[in-house]
Order: sequence, then C-alpha cells, then structure tokens
Amino acid sequence: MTTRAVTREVAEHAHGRVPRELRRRQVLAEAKGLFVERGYQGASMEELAKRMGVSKPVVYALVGSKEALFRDVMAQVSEELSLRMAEAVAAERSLERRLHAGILAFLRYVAAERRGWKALLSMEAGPGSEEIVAIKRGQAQLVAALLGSGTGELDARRLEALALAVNGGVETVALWWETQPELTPETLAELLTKLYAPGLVALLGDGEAA
Amino acid sequence: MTTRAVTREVAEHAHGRVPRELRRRQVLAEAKGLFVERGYQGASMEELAKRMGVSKPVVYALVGSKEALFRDVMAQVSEELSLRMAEAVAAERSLERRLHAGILAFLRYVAAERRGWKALLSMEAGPGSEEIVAIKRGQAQLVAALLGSGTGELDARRLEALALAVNGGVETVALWWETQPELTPETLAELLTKLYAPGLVALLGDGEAA
DNA sequence: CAAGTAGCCTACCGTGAGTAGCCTACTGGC
DNA sequence: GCCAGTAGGCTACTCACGGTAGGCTACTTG
Repeated sequence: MTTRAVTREVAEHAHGRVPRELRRRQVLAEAKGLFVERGYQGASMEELAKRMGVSKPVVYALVGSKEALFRDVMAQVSEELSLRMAEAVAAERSLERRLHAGILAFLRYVAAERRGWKALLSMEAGPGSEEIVAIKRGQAQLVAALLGSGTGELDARRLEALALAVNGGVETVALWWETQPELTPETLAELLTKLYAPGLVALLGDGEAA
Repeated sequence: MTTRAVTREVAEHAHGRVPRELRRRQVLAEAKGLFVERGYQGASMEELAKRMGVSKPVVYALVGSKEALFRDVMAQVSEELSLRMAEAVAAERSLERRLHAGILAFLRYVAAERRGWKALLSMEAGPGSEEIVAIKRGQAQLVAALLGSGTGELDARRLEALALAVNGGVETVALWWETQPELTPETLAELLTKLYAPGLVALLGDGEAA
C-alpha cells in the first residue's frame, strides 16, 4: 500500500516526466493493487497503464512482460513476508514456540490483506510459473532453516520436504480462512501448531540443544 | 487416458457425425491430455478442436467455455483420485495407518502422471477459480471424513482446517517431488505420515475406539 | 547551440476466446 | 414418397489483450 506515497511523489514532477527508478516503484505498487483486485488473468496491462496515467510501452519498458511483472510483485511480497516471519521467530527458542510464532506472523500478515492473498497465492502465471515455484522454494528454504537450526538429524532433502509440507498446508488453510472470518489468527495458529509440532519434534528434536 | 478408446469409438461413426454424449466424453479426454501437455494458458481451444478433427463451435456447444471445460476436467480427475484414496483407506483401522495409506495412494496416483499433475495442480483458471477452490474443499471434506471417523472431539470447522492443511501440504510436496525423481512414493509417504500422525492422534485420538 | 538521450505517445500486429449465421443429413408424421 | 424439424457441423467473423514499431519532445552535455 505504498501506492499513495509513490503517487504523490510522482505527481511532484513537471510535464509528467518521471525518473525511471521512481516509475518502476510506481508500476510495482500499482500492479500489486491491480492483481489483488482482479487476479492475474483479470488484470490488464492497459488498465494498469491507465491507472498510472501513462501508456502501455512505458510499462513494458520497465517490466518486460506481464509475467515478469507478476513475478516481481510476488518476489517483493514474499520478501516482506519472510522478513516478518524471521523477526517473529528470532525471539523464540524451542521448536514448538518458533513454529507457533512463525505461523502466527504469517497469518497476521495475510489477515491484513485477505482478499489480496487469495489473488496472489492461488495463482500461477502460465509458462512463467517456474519462477513462482522458485519463490515458493525460497520461502520453504527459509522455513527449513528456521526448523533445522536445532539439530541436523535429517538430510537436507527431507528437511525441505517437511518445510514445503508445512508451508503448503498453512497457505491452503489461509486461503480457506477467507471464508471463515470469525476465526482469529491466534486460534488457527494454535491449531496448526498442535498439528505440526509433535511430528516435527519427533523428527528433528525440540531445538533446545543446550 | 481413455483418449485412445474414445477416439476409436468416435471413428466408427459415418460422415463424422457423432452423438452428443460421446463427443462430450471425447472433448473431456482430449482436453485433459492437452491441459497436461501445455498447461491451462498454453492450451488453445483451436488446437483442441483440431485434435478432435472438429471445429471450435462444436467444442463450445458441449462445454460452454474454456474455464468450464477445465473445471469439468479437474472434477473428473479429482473424483477418480478420491475413489482411489477411499479404497486404500478403507482397508486400514488406526488413524496412523489410514493416513499413511491415503497419502501413499495419492502419491502413487500422482506418480503415474507426474507432468500432468504439475499442470493441473498448480493452476488457477481466472475468475472461475472459485469452482476449483470448491473442488479442493470437496477433497478436503473427504479427508476430513477419513480422519474424523475415529472420534468427534473437534468441531467440524477445525477438522476441516486440519484436513486442508494435510491436503495442501501433501499437494505442495507432490509438486516439488517432480524435481526429485529419486524419491520413492513410499519414502515420502513415510516421512509425511511421521509429520502428521503424532499431531493428529493427539488432537483426534488414534481411531482405535474399539 | 548542436547532438545525444531519457521518457512518452499513437497506432499498429498477432493470437486466441467466443459467436453469428448457414449448411447437411437423418428422423418421423402424413 | 415427401416435407418439416432438428441434431451435428462448418466458415468466417468480432473483440480483448499482450506486446511492439517508430516517432516526438524536452532536458542534459560537450
């Protein structure tokens, strides 16, 4: 939602000429909003350009293609999310508490823009989905690191599989959550922690190496 | 892959005139293959028609729209998958063994057409994705039934959330599995069972009500 | 004060979803 | 036997949208 700020910044320039870097930020901000509203397919580059008060080639000069744009938006969102989760997890020691903190941070982030996540998560971008898969793998690797910092009893591949399972499960629940507005993030985080923690502790140790 | 059979059946008709019901089965069979090969976006209705040796309006008369077609294909696949899982699970008693059997059945089904699942699973179909979500919910409800047949200690909503978490996690791992061909379904099923079973047993009981 | 270039725009192309309108062969009542 | 009525198809379009070609202005720099 930095859209507002960027828009104002853009407006300060004369003749509608705006430096490349700022324009790029504007595209990303506006594109995120558009994807959230309309979904990937529903969002048209034409409308994006129009919202920015600019013509299509300007957009294309900055982002290359619709798929690349979507990937960039996703990467940005994913990065912010990762940051929040890392912060939340850093404060905790035991595997169970870390897990709970991570899930809660994720759910809270999602809760802030429910509709948005539905659009962003449940989306593949055609041939370019390879890169989306890569982003998801990156997130999983973060989770793997959070989990695995305890003891390394499992090979990396299994650890990654576990991380993916946790990630995918939480994402799926988050998607469905949209239809269950009464559920609080705390309730869900607790439930999911109870689902995952026992198995993870058995497989990985509880992280209280000491 | 009944494509072969349907094609032969179609060929038996004179003048290329084929009864509606058969044509419809042909469309679904051929469409599944096409979506699997090219993905949703990459598949064109033109090519689908050409493969069937027919013109576009014929296809549209039978399926309405590309999204509806995709939804129908997904529903069919989902139904077959559910059947296999139900069979596998029916033979087992304890929650842990049922879980293991279900996951294994899922993974084996997926293994049979790896590339296919990548295309089908990781896909949203634009505005119609609502219906895909509905299908996934249906699958989750099946899983919920499989899980919940033990004891009913949790309310239905939490049970559904757990089923979604398991489903989503297994699906995500299955998607990633494509890049890890050395892993056997058995290995993965065991790992995932170890992840989920302890938590589920703690939350639901072990199903050995006796 | 040229020459270069950064930022834009109008006008177009190609592809692919979906449709209008017409044709043809089989059916069933008279 | 003949003439609807209709089921199954086809050609030839429209329209929306991703992406691009080529040209115009205004600011910078030697």
